[in-house]
Amino acid sequence: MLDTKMLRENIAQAQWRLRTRGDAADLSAFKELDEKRRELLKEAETLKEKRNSASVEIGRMKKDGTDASVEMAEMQKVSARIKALDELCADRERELNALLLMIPNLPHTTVPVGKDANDNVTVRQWGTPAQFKFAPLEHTDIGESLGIIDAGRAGKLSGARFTLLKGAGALLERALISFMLDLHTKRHGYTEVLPPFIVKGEMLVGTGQLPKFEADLFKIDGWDSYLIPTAEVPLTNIHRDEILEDEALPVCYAAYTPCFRKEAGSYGKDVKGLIRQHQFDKVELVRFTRPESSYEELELLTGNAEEVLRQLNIPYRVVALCTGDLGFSAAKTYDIEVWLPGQGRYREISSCSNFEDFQARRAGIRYRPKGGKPRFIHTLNGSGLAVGRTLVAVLENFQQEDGSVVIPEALRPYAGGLEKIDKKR
RNA sequence: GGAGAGGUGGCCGAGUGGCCGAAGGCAGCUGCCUGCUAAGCAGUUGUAGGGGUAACACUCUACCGAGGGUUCGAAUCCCUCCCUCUCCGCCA
Repeated sequence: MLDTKMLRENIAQAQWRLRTRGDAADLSAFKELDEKRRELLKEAETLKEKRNSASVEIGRMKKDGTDASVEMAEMQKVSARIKALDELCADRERELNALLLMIPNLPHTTVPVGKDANDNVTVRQWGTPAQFKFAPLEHTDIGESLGIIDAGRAGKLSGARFTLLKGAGALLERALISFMLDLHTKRHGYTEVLPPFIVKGEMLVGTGQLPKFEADLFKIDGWDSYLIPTAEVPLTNIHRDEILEDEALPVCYAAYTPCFRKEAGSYGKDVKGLIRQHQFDKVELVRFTRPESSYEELELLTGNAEEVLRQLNIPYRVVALCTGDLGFSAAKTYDIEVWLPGQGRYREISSCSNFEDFQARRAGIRYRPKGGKPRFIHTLNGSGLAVGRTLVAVLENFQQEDGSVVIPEALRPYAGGLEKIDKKR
C-alpha cells in the first residue's frame, strides 16, 4: 500500500511512475475520496469536541442539582449528527482503502523502464553452459527413464500439474532442501523457520496477493484461509502489527515450505515436467531492514540465492526486471535464471525483491529507530531457491551420455553419499 | 466436541457510568545525589488520524480483544464474535 501523505503531495509523479508499470490505476479517484473523507472527519471531530465539553458540563450541573434537560436534548441531536458523519466517513475510508489495496507499488528509480519481459536487463552472468557431445535431454525424459519422476501416477492421484518423485528423485529433492537451508542458516546468517502452510486471508492482504490475485490461490472451503502460495506470506507476516527494535535489524528468516498455486491463466504453458506445478517446494529468504539499507540488502539477498547455484556449479544469469514486468508489491526485482541444457535456455529459478514499505504498511510492521518514533520497515524476499526447478537444473546439467546423472559434490553429503543416479535395468 | 475462567499501556496490575489515556508497581529515559556493588530523590515515558508549522511547538479526535447497541456521557451496562488458559473427551 502506498503512503497517502506521499500520494497527496506527489500525485502527478506517482501517477507517471504507475504508468511505467503499465498499470491503469487512476489516482484522481483517490484524490477525490481522500478530500471528501478529510472534510467529513473534520466536521465530525469538531462536533465530538463540542459534545465532550458539554458532557462534562452536564455532569457538573447534575451534581449541583441544576436542570440539564435542555443541554441533554441539544446533545442528543449533536450525537445523532456525529453518528451520521462517522458512518459517511467510514464509508469513504473503506472505499479509499479498497482503492489503495488495488494500487501496485511504485518502481524504484534504478528499475529499467520497459514494457514486458523483453525489456529486462541482464546484469551479470556466472558459469559457462557445458558443451554436450550428445543431444541433452529434458528433465522429463531423464526423470522418466531413471524412474525417479512419475508424472502419470501423479496425474492419477491429483490431476495435471502435480508430480510424484520416487527413489533417488525424492531423495534429491530432500537433499536440496537441507543443503539450501544449511547454506543460508550456517553461512548467510538466516534463522530457520517452519511456518504453517495455511494462513488467514488478511496475511495475504499484508504481502499483496490479496485482494487482487484471489484467482491464483487455493482457498480452504468454509474457512477464510488459504494454502500458502509462497513462504513469503507467513514469513513476512510473522512480525505483523509489531514494532521491532533497531538493534535487532536486519531480521532474516529462511524457510522451506511447499507452495500452492492455481496457475490460473497459464494454460498451455510448461504443461509437462516440474517447471510449473500446483504444488512445489521452495526455500524462501526474507529480510526485514532499515529503509536506508534496503537496497544494499537486496544485493546481499540476491547474492545469497546465487550462492546456491555457485555451490552446485550450475550456470545462471541475473536479470533486473523492467517496470512493466515487476510484480504487484515489488519496487525492484532481480530474477535469477538458471541454464537448462535440455531446453537450451535460461529459466527463472529465483525472484529477489525489495518491497520497501509497501508490505510493511499493509501488515503494520514497524521498527523503532534509536530514540525516535516508529517507522515502517522495509521488507525483502527471494527464493533461495525454487527446489523443483533446481532439481530440473541438476538433472539437465549433470546428465551423462549413458543416461545417468552425476550428483554435484556439494549435494552428496545430503544425499547419503550418493554420487550418481544410474538407469535401472 | 463438552464444562469453566479470563482478555486493560513494553510487562505486572487496579479500576462497574462523568473528575480515566486510564491508580500503583516494574522496566525505560532525563536531571540530581552518592566514590562501593542490579542503592536513593525528583521529573518524564503509548499509538494512530485530523488541524497547524519550513520543521518543531501546539491543538483536537480516536484507541482498555473485535464489532454493534443503550446513554447527554462507557474501560465500566447490554448483544454478537474472536482469542487465551484450565478440566474432560478425541487424536499425530
